[in-house]
Order: sequence, then C-alpha cells, then structure tokens
Amino acid sequence: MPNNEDAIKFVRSHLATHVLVIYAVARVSYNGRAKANLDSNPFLIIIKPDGTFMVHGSRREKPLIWNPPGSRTYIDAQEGSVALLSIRASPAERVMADLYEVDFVGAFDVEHTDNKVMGTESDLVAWLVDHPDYIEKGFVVLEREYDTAVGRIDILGRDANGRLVVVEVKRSQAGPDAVNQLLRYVDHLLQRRGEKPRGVLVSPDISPSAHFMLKSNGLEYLKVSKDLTTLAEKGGSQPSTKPVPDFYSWL
Amino acid sequence: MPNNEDAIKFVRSHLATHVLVIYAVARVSYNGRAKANLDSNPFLIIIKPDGTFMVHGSRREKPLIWNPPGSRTYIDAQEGSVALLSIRASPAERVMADLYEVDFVGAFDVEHTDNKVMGTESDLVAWLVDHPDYIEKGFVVLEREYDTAVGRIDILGRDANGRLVVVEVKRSQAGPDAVNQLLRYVDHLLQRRGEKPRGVLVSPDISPSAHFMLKSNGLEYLKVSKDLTTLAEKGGSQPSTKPVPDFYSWL
DNA sequence: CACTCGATTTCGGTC
DNA sequence: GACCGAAGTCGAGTG
Repeated sequence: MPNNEDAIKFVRSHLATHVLVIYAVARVSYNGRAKANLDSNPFLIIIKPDGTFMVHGSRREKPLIWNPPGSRTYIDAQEGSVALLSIRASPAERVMADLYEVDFVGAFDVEHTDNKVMGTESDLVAWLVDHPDYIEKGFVVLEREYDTAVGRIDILGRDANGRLVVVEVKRSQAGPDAVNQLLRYVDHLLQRRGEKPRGVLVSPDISPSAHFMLKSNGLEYLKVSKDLTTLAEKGGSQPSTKPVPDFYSWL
Repeated sequence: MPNNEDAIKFVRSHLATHVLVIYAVARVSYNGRAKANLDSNPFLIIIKPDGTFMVHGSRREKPLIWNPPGSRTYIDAQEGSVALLSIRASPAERVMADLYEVDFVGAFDVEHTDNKVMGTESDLVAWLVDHPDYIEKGFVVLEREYDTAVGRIDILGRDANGRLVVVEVKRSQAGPDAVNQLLRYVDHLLQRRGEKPRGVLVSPDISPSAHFMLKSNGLEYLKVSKDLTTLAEKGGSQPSTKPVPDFYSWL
C-alpha cells in the first residue's frame, strides 16, 4: 500500500523548484469564474513552480481543469486520501483534487526557457511597412500601430493620389471580426477628419461572409502570399543545464 | 549511461494507448503556420494517445511548442540522440525534438473523461431567455442564437412598445469587440428590415472604452449580477477505472 | 471539410 | 493592476 505521507513530503519539498507530475486516481473540482467537476478517475496532474496547476486527461491539448500561473498549491493528508488544493487569489478560483490513489509522483528540474515565435501578425506588419509598394504602388506609410479611440490601426497611409488608407492586417484567414474592425477604423477617421479613407484588408485568405461584408461596405481586399506570413527572423533561448530528475513511486 | 534503444521501444509500445511523459535534454523546433525554436535544455514532453504533442517548460500553462490532437508521432535512434517527430497533416506542421539525454520516460493509463463546464455564456443566454423580464419588463423573446449574414445574434426580441431589440450577451467584462458585434447586428437589421432596433449589451462588467463606444452609438448597457454568470447546473463524468502506471528511467 | 464564435480563453504589451 | 488585442489561439457547434 502506498505511503501518502511520503508522497506529501515529496511534493512539498519540490513545489517551489520543480515541475511536479502526479499520476493518481482523483476526484477534481473547479470553482471560480465558472465551475467544473471530474468524477474519480486516473488523471495526470502537473504543477509548475510558477503556480500553474493542470489536470490532464488522455485527450486534447488543454487541461480538463486548471489554475493559471500565480496560483498557490497546498497538499495535505486526509481521511483515506490526499487533498491537493490550488488557489488563485484574484479572481478567486480554487481547484480541489482528492487523490484516492497516488501511483506516481515525479519532480523534474525544467529550466525556464522563453521561445520567440516567428511569423506573427506583428512580423507581417513590419514587413509591409518596409515594403509599402507591395500594398500598392506609391503607397506611403504615415503611422504604424496607430492608437485611436476605437482601437489600434495596423497601418495608416496615403495612396498615390494622396487619399488616406486604413490597412488592417491578418496573418491567417480573415473573418467577420476583421472586417468589423476595419469598418470601425474607417468610420472613426471619417468622423474625426471629415475625410473618407479607403479601407484595405490584407491577409492570406478571407472567409466568404467576411468578403461579402467587405464588398458591401466598399472596402478592399489584398491577398498576400502565405509565405509572407511565415517570414523567418531569428530567435533562440538559453544555454543548456544539467537535468536533475527525481521521482517517487510504488509499483 | 542510458539505453536509448530501450526508451525508444518503450515509447513505441505505449504511444497509442498511454499518456507518455518524457523528461529529456532536447533541442526542439516547430515549423508550420509559424516557426519557433528551443535551444538544448531539459524539457518535459507529453504525448497523448490522441496525437497531442506538447513540450512544456517550467512556466505558464501553455506548452512552449506543441502539435494538436490528430498529429502523428515518430521516434527513432539517431547519431548521439533520439529523434522525436510529430507531424500534423493539415495544415502541414512539424515538431522535431532531438533528445540528447533521455532521463525519464513514463507511460500513464489515463482514461478519457469529458467534463461539463457550467457558467458559460450559453448558460447565461438560456437563463435570460427563461427570465425575459430581467432584461426589461415586458420584453418578449423572438429568437435565440439567431443567424444572420453578419453573425449570430444572441437574443432578438421586442420591448413593451413593440420595438425590435438586439441583445448581445457576454459572460465576462465586455470590451470594444462586443460593442462592435452589437453595432454590426443593429446595422444589419436596420438595413434588412428598415426598422432601427435598440441594441442592448448585457454583461457583468464593461471596459471604459467599450462603454464610451456604446453610448456614442446610442446603444444601451445592462449590468447583470456576477452570480448570474456562474449559474449552477449539473455535470459529471465517467466511472472510475484502475490505474496502470508504467515507467522507465535510469538514475 | 469549412465557417463562426466562445473561452475559467491565455498571453504579452502598454499605460 | 486594468485595459487592449493577437494567438501557430483551441475547441465546440453547425451546415
């Protein structure tokens, strides 16, 4: 029979420093912005040193129940089970896990590593600003990431005829929301400057309804090559460190 | 010195049935809709039987690099390392991990469990439809989740005076996007029916800029109690099963 | 399969 | 800490 006391000690001593992996039969509940419950079943529970608490099932990328970074984890013995508690201060949220059978606890020393993702919308905007003729011959950039009362305009410029142009950029297929955003900006500038600007949506693809909305509002569409959306820059992370695994199990 | 061959065999034999947890020093790269790279560092790699592939660091809830459910995983020996490959067919995306030092491999038999989350926007809409007077005395619901060319209207109804009312519901703080959506629907109905409807945004909170946009467009705001956003119904999951943990390590 | 939108969105940036 | 908008968004529902 497993020794819960040892497991509890083990978890406590590694909570702040290691990524903990717990395999246990547990009943889990979440209560906060929403509510959810899991009946007693074997789950994989992962607790990170930053407070992230996750209960994973056998499918999907997202945990079934979780608490975000910054939460605090508590563990204690209970009548016939181990109580695992994760508390987030604000908004108040709590995850409670009753572990009826703890079959594995591992502590893994994982370094903090940031990775830089390349090919984001910001990258595409930057490229377009550097290559204004790609948008249109004679296009001149006035502003980039231009904040207004109704949102941030990706690119504001003038065409060869000197007419104001609002450019909204999407790195993937544009939907109704993107058209909405563009409309918002065009209306705002019309009211603000008394000059009706052109509105151009730039993306590698657009959904049918979004295209319909675009056309019926006199806006324009510029399709960009999919290659442009994965512009490669360079990014990296930190140097290697020695792994220090440690675990506790009875089998 | 660890035996990579055994680790590879172990992974292969559990890929389809277990949640695999691998702790290794690895260099990881992702190439697909975007790109990302991780230098050689100890990471926690989790592979689920549904094809989900995740590389977790010591912080945050989301993996540093991942492939979604439906991806295929391959593992093979390499010169001085173990090559782990995850391929997603469409869109074409691949995650490559070079494991330079495999320190732990665990296979955990996690049952598939669905959990029902309570307190979603859909729950709130349902409650409002059942309690139309909460929106406004004399309010009559005409349609719910009403599809139009510009999107789905949460609730369409008429007020005590017989005037058309569009209701947009948010379960958390409403931002500019919500106002945008509502505006879109109001405009659409005006054009479509030649009748200018009232637009009402319902949420427990609203951001300052969203409220400003709302007012300046003649729309209305109805604040609902936060309690309403966590309406409790009932939900559960499946019965318990026996855990069958299995792992492989050298320490 | 594609489209649409909610999400305990999460996450990063900015004020 | 609040606000704002992107995300390799993910994931569910619908057609």
